[in-house]
This record gives sequence, C-alpha cells and structure tokens, in this order.
Amino acid sequence: MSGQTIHLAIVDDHPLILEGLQKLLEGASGIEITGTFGNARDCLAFLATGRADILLLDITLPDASGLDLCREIKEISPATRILALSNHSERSMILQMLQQGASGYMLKNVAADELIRCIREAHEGLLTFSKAVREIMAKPSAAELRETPRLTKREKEILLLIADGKTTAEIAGMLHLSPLTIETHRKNLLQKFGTPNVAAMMKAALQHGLM
Amino acid sequence: MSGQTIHLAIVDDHPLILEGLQKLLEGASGIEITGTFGNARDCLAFLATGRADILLLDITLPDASGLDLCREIKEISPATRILALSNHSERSMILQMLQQGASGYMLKNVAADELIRCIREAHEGLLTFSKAVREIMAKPSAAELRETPRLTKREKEILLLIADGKTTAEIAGMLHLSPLTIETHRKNLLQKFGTPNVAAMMKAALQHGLM
DNA sequence: AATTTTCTACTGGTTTTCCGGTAGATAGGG
DNA sequence: CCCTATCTACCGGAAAACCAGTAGAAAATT
Repeated sequence: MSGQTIHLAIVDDHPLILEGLQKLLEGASGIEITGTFGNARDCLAFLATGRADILLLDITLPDASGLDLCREIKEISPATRILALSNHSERSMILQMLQQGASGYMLKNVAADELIRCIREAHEGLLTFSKAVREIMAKPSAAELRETPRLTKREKEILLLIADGKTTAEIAGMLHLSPLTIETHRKNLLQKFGTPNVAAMMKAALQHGLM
Repeated sequence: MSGQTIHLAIVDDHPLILEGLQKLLEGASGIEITGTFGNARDCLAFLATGRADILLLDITLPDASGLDLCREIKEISPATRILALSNHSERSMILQMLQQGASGYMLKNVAADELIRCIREAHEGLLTFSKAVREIMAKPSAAELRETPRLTKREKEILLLIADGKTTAEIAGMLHLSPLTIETHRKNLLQKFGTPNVAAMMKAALQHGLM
C-alpha cells in the first residue's frame, strides 16, 4: 500500500477552496487528485465506482452534514480514509467527526507541508492531526466538562437499565425491589438532570458520557 | 512552563505496574514522580493539596471507573493533563476517554521511549498517542459504524425535538401539525430503531452520532 | 454517637406514550 | 408518467410515565 501513489478526493462546497487545495497539492509527489466535489451527492456517486484512498472532507456542505457523510462513506467504502478539513475548531466537533469514522482532522488554516504530512500519515494507517488541532484537543474547556449531576450507585444502575429500554416494572423485577421504589429513583434522576422526561435525560446523560 | 521539571502522578491498581513505571521513568530527566496511587480515592485526596502536571491514569480501578475519575480530576484540577494508560484497545474506549477530558492515550505495552515522548508532548499542551493507538484510531471497525436507520428529514427533525424533552403535543404545536401525525412519526422512529421506547431510542440515536 | 445521605416504599391522580391498524395527499426519481 | 417514499392524519385502547407529596430503615460520614 504505502509507497504507492495516493488517490485523493476532496469534498468542499467552496470552489475557491477546491482550487486552492488542488494548486497546493500539485507540487506534492505521490498524491493524485482523482475527484473534487461540491456536495455530498456527487461525492457518493463518485465513490460508487471511482477510487479514493484518502478523502478530504469539509463538514459544512449544502446537502448534508459532513458528519453524516463521513459515516455513510465509511459504510460503502471502508478502506477510504477520511480526513476532516474544517473551520470548526471545537473539541466536541472534532470528537464527533472521529466518532463517525474520520482518521484525522485539520483546520483550514493548515500549512501546505502539514497538510501533506497528514495525508501521508493517514495513508500509512495512522490517526493524524494538524498541530493546531492537537493543541485544541489537549485542553478540554471547563464548559465541555460542565458539572454532571452526582448520581448514587443505585441511580447509575437504574439509569443504565432505563437506557436499555426497560420499564419501571421490569427494573423492579430485576433488582427485586418494589416498582414504587424504582419510580422514586426515576423521579430523582429526572430531578437531578433537570429534565422533564427520560428522552431529555438520556440525551443529557449520554452527552456527559455517563454510559 | 515547558523546560521545567514535569511533576507526574500515576494511578494504577496493580502495584507491579506502579513499580515498573517508576523504575522505567527514573532514567528520564526532567520528570519527577510526585505520587503513585492504587485507587481513585487516594488520587483525589492527593490532588486536593498536591501537584501534578501530568497524570498517568489506568481505566480499571477498584473504586471507580477511570472515565469518571478523569472527568472529576479535570473538574477540580483543570491544569492537570491526563494520559490514559490502559489495556483497553477498543476505539470507542479511547474516544470516551478523550470525551472525559484526557489529553492522550497509550496502551500498556508502550515502550519506554514512547511513554516518555507522550509525557513530554502532553506537557507541551499537545494531544498525544502511542503509535499503536494511532493505528487503532485510524481504522474504525465496521461493527462500530453498524448501520444506522435511514431517517427522513421530518424524522430527524422530530427526533431532535424528542431529545429536547418535547412532548408530542408540543412538537405538533411547533411544527403546525396534528399531534396524531407526530405520534405516527414517533411510532415510525421507534420501529426504525427497533427500540421499545424513547429512552432506548435516544441511546441508540446518540451512540450513532445522530445528534 | 450524631448527622447526613441513600435506599426503600407508599398514596392518588394526571398526562403521555405505546400499540395495532388504516389511508389519502404529495413529492421525487427512474 | 408511474412508482415508491414520505408526509400527513385518523381510531380506540392499554400501558407506562410523570407529578407532588410523605416517611421509615439503612448506610455512610463526621
């Protein structure tokens, strides 16, 4: 694999960026641009037949979210390594992109040599980031880790069972407790999270990484 | 900051690992071990008064999950950079640890020079991984990206509102639709996710990164 | 030993969700 | 133009969740 020509595709809704990247990568030996696309649709159509080892992917697209597109591409073409190239510099966005299957992340202000390094590293099967991204990722903001309700052991236990779709009666049966007790715990959980129902609570709990 | 002595603390429930790491890091100049702990409690007690620039953190602990401990530490001592040092090699575990505020991740089979490099890089404010971890992270498994139900525009819209804790009636009001219509969508969503209620659906949706 | 937290359980009632259908109107793509 | 997917809307009934309280027993902490 490595040492071969790298087949690169680019998705970005801004034509200027596409041109800029093309020019920028012209000088790089071993990298061949096999397609450039302004939206998700065209990109997917290309990947049905065409080849891309590496895909530079913007997150803001006209017809889909880059997050969705990333996952879709990994489904239909798992071998394609996706490098996010975005203006979004929030830690949470970077993590989401990785969760959707990206193999790297760069900000758009990345320098040419760094961009090329990232493409090469991704092609070698390594997770890769531009330096600016590594700096962002190393320092989680206090806002991101905003205080999580302190749950008791029992509450955590019950929260997990609720998340699994178990009803109050089912949980009561499993834990050999009265359904009324489970209801109380459930009520306390809702109150601790400050949410009106389990749907919102689930979102809060999962975003806090509680499961 | 950089160039100074790095104050390092270690949390690992296996005494042998603690000793091994201490010996291994003796030779490294500029790194001073200020504390070693076998559980979460002792570590938190230390951080209340003591100092640690970098914390090597195992995920499996007797009295808490390393994930929980990581977040707690970042809350009480945000300046402390946390490097996970674990046997868990699943991509999802690594992502979770980052979500909880870690600045890096290494597997326990890491070589001495790599360990030291990671500690130094973390101290310089950079996200850092051992090479093995970068390889794992670059290739998301098919299982992780297991197929997500294909939702229509409307369904996505309603899913988000449900996640915000809105009731059927509220959603109907917002979208100027009949509550019965919303109920149908809700029903279809449950069916597509294969979940018996919104709690489980929320978990599924969030784990698929749908929000 | 004293205090606080957690776990347990209850009453009684209201709201909401969930289940099983059916079905016309309106796109969007081949 | 046709076909499929989507969006809309309905019925009736069962199950579950949510709300607002109270309260004793058991742990855990101080």
